[in-house]
Amino acid sequence: MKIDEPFLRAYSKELETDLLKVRDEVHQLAGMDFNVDSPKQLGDVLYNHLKLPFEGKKTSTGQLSTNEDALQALIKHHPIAEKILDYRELAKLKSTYVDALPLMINSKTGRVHSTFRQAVAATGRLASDNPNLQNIPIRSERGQRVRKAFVPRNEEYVILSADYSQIELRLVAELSGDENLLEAFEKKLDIHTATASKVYDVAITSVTKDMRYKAKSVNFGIIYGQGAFGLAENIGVSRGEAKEIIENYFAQFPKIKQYMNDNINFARQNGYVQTIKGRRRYLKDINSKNFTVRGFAERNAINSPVQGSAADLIKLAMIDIHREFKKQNFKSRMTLQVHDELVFDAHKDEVEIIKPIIYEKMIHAIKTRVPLEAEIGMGANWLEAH
DNA sequence: TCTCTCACG
DNA sequence: ACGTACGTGAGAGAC
Repeated sequence: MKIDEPFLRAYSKELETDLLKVRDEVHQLAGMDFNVDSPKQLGDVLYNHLKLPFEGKKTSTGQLSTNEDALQALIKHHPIAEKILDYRELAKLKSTYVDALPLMINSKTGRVHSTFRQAVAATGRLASDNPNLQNIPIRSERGQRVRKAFVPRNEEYVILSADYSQIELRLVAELSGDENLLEAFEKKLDIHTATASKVYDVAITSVTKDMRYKAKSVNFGIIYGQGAFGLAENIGVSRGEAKEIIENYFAQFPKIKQYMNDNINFARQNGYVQTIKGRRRYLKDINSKNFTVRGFAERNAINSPVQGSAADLIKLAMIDIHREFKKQNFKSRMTLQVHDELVFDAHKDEVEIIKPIIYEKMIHAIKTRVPLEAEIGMGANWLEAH
């Protein structure tokens, strides 16, 4: 990937100024100087020096956590919490991306060359390292400015990005065969609204924002094998309400429940689960007598076939796209894969030719009953291509 | 080298 | 009473 180095160097200076200012404000509010980058020192300042109430969870080693959840809980008690969150965002962006990426530009090619590792992730996903280009910021406004630094090779090219829509949930529909979920995708409904309509037993048009928000969380949680405790935590409702939501969900989508149980039972019998293309993940703890250990294995039994099948799908699409690009001798290149997204350094003259090729190869990589969908965008950088 | 935290899907 | 949503990689601090 070509990186706009001057752009990042300028951004770094800006972040440096902001960082010094925010660090100073944190010290002022604490009434003492300390290393804000040290979770240990920070915990000491917050919970011993300032005596703020600790509501977070302790870390695995018993240290008082200062992570985002813990700091969020402190906002109502002390203005220092927001400042620290601000500091953390700036520090992360600067050290991990804005300062690090320019150092990794290859002097011969003028680009960064990530490695895509094929035999690391237990589910069959790819992993990217040195640098990791699968975790470039996008969610926050300051983070989006990092994405802008990912640019085409020259003026004759644009960045083209193609991503699958709701790929994991579509694969849950495919693998479970659940009629209600399949129907929602066949009708091209907004999937979270459709889920809310079923769970709350109201018309699609009567689904409120709150209902959709909660249904969205359930849809994500399902893929991970989440329980009532996790859902309650996530959407801020009682465990009773969360339990009810989940029960309604499974009543409406009975084959999803069945599919999840089938996977757990298959794992207990065979010691592994598998994806749509037969990739296995062995789960040695599936019959453990330890509740916690077994619970982890059971959630893996639910999640791995879904996450891994999505990985199978996009890999096959990548092979098909690469073959076609070779065959037609395109100048355009496939440069990144981010789990459900493919990024291209696309020649402007080829854009309209390769768009339908990419789309067709992506949605037809595997024959499925559920319709697959992909969205394609382009622009002068990776942010604009979304 | 481990721990904690946090960036992404 | 326990712990509680999956998969990664990387930077800074602590040891």
